[in-house]
Amino acid sequence: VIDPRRGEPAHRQLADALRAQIGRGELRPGDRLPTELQLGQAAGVGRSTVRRAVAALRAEGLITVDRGHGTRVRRSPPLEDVVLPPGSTAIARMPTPEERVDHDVPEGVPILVVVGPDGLGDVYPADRVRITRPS
Amino acid sequence: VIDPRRGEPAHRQLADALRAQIGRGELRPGDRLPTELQLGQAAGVGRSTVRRAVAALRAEGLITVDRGHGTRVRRSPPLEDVVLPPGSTAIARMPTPEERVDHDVPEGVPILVVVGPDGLGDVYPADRVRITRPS
DNA sequence: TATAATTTGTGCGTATGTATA
DNA sequence: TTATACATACGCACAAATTAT
Repeated sequence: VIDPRRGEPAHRQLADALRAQIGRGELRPGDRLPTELQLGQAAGVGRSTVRRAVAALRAEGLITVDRGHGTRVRRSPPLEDVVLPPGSTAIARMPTPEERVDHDVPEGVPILVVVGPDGLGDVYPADRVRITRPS
Repeated sequence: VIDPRRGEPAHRQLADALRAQIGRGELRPGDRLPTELQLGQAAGVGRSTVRRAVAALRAEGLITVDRGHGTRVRRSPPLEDVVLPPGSTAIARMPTPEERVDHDVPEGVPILVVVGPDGLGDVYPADRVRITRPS
């Protein structure tokens, strides 16, 4: 499954394989993924390598990870629309730990910061919100 | 410097300390950070712990990391403004490896995906672009 | 209620590869 | 060529949260 001399790192090859399974629907929303140990044994890699692959998919918003429970394919909820007011700007970045707890952002998920003309900013988790401009 | 029994994980305490140094101006844009080995020895933690802290700051856009060279405080370039067209939406997430190479996105940096009314999307690295709506 | 099993989170140490100077 | 510094990968141990017994 994983080819060590493929040029691509093992954790990316594993992430690609899992991403493809989700994309093809072999793993459907709500399905549980194998445990990190099982994934590692099946792919012939260590657990730290598995964890990097899992972290990538989590950051892309494809899966959710719950400590003590497991990993599941994210049920994609409809994103909430946040209108970008005239004269405002929006930037995206990873949150600080404080911002993560303040706005209930899952680990590895970016935030959207909407800054108004007055310089004040609102923070939104990027996995639940999209920025819109009405036509 | 790092208190193991503080509740907070060591890698987050280290990230907080570095973030504070940058925020206070003790580390200024363009300055090089100590090597991962030096940071670890100074803080009394292993290199894998240091790397997690460094990865967090990189994801927040505070530093740049160059393999074989070192780590520096990011010189904040003026963000390029991308106008959000009427009827368009913008979402943020982490890129897939393919998107990273296609759009030259540094490791750990989110992307902004602007989707027009026709459903076609443009991808921008979140560390170089901000979304704007003219007033 | 208490205990154990499961599963992810944190942290260490070590080795090796790769890009840069 | 050599040295430096980050990247990848492994294995191990223990902690913490959840679920099952």
